Amino acid sequence: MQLGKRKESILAATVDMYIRTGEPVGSKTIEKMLNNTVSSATIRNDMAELSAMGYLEQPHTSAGRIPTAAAFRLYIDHLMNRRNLSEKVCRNIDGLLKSVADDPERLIDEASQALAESTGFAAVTTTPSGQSAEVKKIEVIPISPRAAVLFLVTSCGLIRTKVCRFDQEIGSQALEILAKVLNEYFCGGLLADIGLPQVQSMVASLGEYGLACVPALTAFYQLVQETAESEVLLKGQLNLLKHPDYDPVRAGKLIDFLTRGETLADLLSAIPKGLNVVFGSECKRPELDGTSLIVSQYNTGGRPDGYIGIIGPLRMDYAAAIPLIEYFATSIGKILDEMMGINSDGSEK
Amino acid sequence: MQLGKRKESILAATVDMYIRTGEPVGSKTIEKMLNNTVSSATIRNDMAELSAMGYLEQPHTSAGRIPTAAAFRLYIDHLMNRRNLSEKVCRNIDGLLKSVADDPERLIDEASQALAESTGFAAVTTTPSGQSAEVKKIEVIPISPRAAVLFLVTSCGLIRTKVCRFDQEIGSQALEILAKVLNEYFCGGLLADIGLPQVQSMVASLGEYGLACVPALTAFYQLVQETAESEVLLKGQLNLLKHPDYDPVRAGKLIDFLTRGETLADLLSAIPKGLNVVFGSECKRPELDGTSLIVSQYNTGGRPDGYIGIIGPLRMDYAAAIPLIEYFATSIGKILDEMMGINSDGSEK
DNA sequence: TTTTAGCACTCTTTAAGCCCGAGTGCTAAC
DNA sequence: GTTAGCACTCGGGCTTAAAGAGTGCTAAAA
Repeated sequence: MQLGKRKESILAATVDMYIRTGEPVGSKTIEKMLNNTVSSATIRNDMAELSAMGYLEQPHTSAGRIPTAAAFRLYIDHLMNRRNLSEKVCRNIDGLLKSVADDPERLIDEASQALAESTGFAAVTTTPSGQSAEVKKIEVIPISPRAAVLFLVTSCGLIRTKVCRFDQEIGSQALEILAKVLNEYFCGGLLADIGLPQVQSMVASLGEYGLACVPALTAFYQLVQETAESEVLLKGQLNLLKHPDYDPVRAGKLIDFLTRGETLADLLSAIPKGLNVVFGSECKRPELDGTSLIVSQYNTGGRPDGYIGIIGPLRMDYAAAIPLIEYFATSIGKILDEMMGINSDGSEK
Repeated sequence: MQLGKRKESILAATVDMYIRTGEPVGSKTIEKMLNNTVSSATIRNDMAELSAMGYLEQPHTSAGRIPTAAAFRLYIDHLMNRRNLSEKVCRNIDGLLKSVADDPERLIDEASQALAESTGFAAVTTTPSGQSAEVKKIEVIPISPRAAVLFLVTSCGLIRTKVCRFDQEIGSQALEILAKVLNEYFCGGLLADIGLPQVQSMVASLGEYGLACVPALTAFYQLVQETAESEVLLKGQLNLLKHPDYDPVRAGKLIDFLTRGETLADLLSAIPKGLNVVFGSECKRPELDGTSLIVSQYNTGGRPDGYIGIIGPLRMDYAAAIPLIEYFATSIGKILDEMMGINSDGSEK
């Protein structure tokens, strides 16, 4: 569907202005934006056609026009001028991310926070999925006669611990054997490959200590599950409240919806690789109507892993936000890869 | 300052009703609440006097009356009827807390969440201060030729880890010695007693490994600091938005204020032991005007430790909330004590 | 055929005016 | 000291009027 040069500039100008002000845009405003190269009457005619084509709509007869979701889509895909990040911004981001480059979870956390702050919207991220990570090291550390801590490190640098209590006193010898056997069986293997049957089979391998170690094996299995689960992180929800596009009630409903992590996770999992803009109106969720999700996957080891993006009203500054998110996504990917490199062979870069 | 029986019941009824509806209360309403034992005219006279005494105020001439902060103070201290917790509620709380009784941080986290949910306000808590905790166990676990994880367990069951990177490859022997020496020096001692000088002096004690271990010692010191710091936790901020007493702008400002953890920590630190109700108007913070803080310290080992409480508008159901918070505080104290007991000698209860 | 100027028309927003009701304070009687 | 009665006050809600912004259409110009 071709629009013609002039209609395109009119549509682009309309979207630009609407993004800036949030109010219906009239023909006179556009006339000024195009430096009076065409008269408002011509623009009115074109706008009428754009309305008929489904790109613009009027809240009421005597108001200006508002871009539809279709207009935003076209704007994002073809019409807008991406504003590339300034040197300074890039350096700030690099500095921030480098400073937390030893803990994958903190990395994501800080990136999320920074994204929320710099865009003024809510940021959504997921931690690297443990699925593709390998078990790097398991330790069992006694902390009292009847309790021990299980300790797990993955190839991507994730460190997790879990307390495990025993029914009766357990000797340090049993725990040593347990650690040894667990490492022998699972080290170097994928986290995702550790299932209940594998763990259960350990009881036999532990010989005389098998029965006493059952609580530890249960805890180990739970720990693996917890570690493999990728977590959804939401930051800056409160920013949404400050936005004039959301009245408090809608913002509240939206935040409620986002806070239920599973639903958000579902939403993300349906998103293809690379950078995507998803409009709420395209999902079936009524709470998401009028909101938009700009999200990109970050890669680790050349494969798509987690997500990072922002959630806000349809009317966001896409031209600035999209390059920003892309930069975050590639930076995170790079840093995670470096971390994995360091962790696996100790060589820097 | 004596009020007399009747004025007291009138004031109590006014506060009760205002808490329930949030609207100015008129003399006829009070008449009904007192079962027509006195006429509305008499009540009007008394209310006029209560206004003169500073307990009630009128938004405008032709409206009912609203209790002042002084009235709330009197209500909380003398007038209200505490509503004790039902058996069922107690059991629910006990069940919830027991289920997370192996991790002090999760315990506080869950308690906070539950308190926020059941009151419908924001809950504020602080984790047990590591200050009074002892070092229970230190481990150093190599995870790559150039990196290791420091692992710290305290007497109150807190488990913390920190990654430490070395400039050059470090042998497992050096790490073993490091762990041994750290344990010898610090195990059983108070976390609060570990200062920079103590850690620095370790370089000498490590002999030939001293220099290589400097990054680990730095990380250890940081880890101790992080562990000793008691953290402020805020849950259910969004509940405040839903409350009709807060317009969105004020709620936003309040939440912003609360989210800056330090200021909240300052506020808490000025609170005496036991249960307290602090009115925002009593602090100098303009953001807190019209809000109230019900908070109690919980004890561990017989001494006041952290805080748990709720933040909401002046108009809260104190009669229900106060017993609830007290119950949470004593339960948390008990469970933390038990945890410390289990962790130190392995005996249950 | 396309663009532009002009104008009547539509529809929201804002302000002003008005009435209604809730609640008070006062007075006089009990 | 308590109560009934009544005039008075003041905010909330409703209606009406005016102002303003923007459109769509028509007819003329390019």
